[in-house]
Amino acid sequence: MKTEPDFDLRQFLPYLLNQAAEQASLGFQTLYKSRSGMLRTEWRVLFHLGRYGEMTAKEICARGRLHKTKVSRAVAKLETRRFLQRHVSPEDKRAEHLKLTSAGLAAYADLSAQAQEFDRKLTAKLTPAQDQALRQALQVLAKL
Amino acid sequence: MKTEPDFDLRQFLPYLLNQAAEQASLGFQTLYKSRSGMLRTEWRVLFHLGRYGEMTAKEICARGRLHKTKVSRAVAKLETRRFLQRHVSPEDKRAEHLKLTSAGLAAYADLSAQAQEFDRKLTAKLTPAQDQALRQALQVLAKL
DNA sequence: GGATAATAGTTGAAAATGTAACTAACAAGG
DNA sequence: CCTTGTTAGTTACATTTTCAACTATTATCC
Repeated sequence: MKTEPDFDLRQFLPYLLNQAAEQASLGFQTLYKSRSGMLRTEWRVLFHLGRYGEMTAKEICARGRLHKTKVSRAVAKLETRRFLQRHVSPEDKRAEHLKLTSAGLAAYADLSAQAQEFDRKLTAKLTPAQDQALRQALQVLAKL
Repeated sequence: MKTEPDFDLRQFLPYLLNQAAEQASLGFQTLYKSRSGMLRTEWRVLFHLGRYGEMTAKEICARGRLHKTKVSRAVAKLETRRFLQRHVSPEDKRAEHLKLTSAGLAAYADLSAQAQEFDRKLTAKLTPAQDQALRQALQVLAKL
């Protein structure tokens, strides 16, 4: 007596997405964790600053869809490790402009190279058509 | 002076996967959380038992790629809510067969119907071809 | 100008997760 | 049988995450 006999968890999109995302993140996590001792949110912040330049915590939250407490703590850790510096904004003294130090830039250069390599390896598991369709579809789904 | 000027975080596959997965999970989470007060791991366990029938915690771990401590705690919660019952296996007294109660089956019926509806809504954002390619690609990536 | 509301970011406590050590039961080899 | 090793599941502890309250500053609007 099944109400929905044809429901398959393994075809449920949120489930599939999670499995794939977890698998992918895990693989990369071991890489950057061992290389830099950073946590996920930390390298995300690092990546944003490295790639898009100086910005405030709020901007990082918006771009990366991260909660402000997560970002706040990640920034604090990156600061104690001398990967970034804070400058109170002259226009708005509540906000702080965040900027990578040279050590931060070096870490970013290293990790982004690793990331690219990792991405290539992942992509290699897919056909070019699959890869393209995947990225398009993911972008649609991420934007809701 | 960028070492890797063409690295785009938003094209980084693990990042994309995470964004899409989080977005999708969040949407569904609000649904089942408000409807049943369950946590993610709890309804996953519920789904496995509802869909595939009686099994042990170990089997749920293997099928869902969940850590045994997570499953152990989820099972405990589902038990206190009278959604499932445990029966020590006669063949191996360490193992417990887990079985949904009628309340558990009812919750499963409700949530799986919700899940199907949610999946349809998500899928509607994609073209049929995109949807198919996405699912194929995700299955490849999840299996690594 | 001065009250009120909104915003950037921090912090503390509660909930969740991961890690590792643990108990109890089984398995295998002598 | 009895030591050694393995396995199912739980529990304790450390780390992370989330939620709510808080500070300091800016914006609104009467």
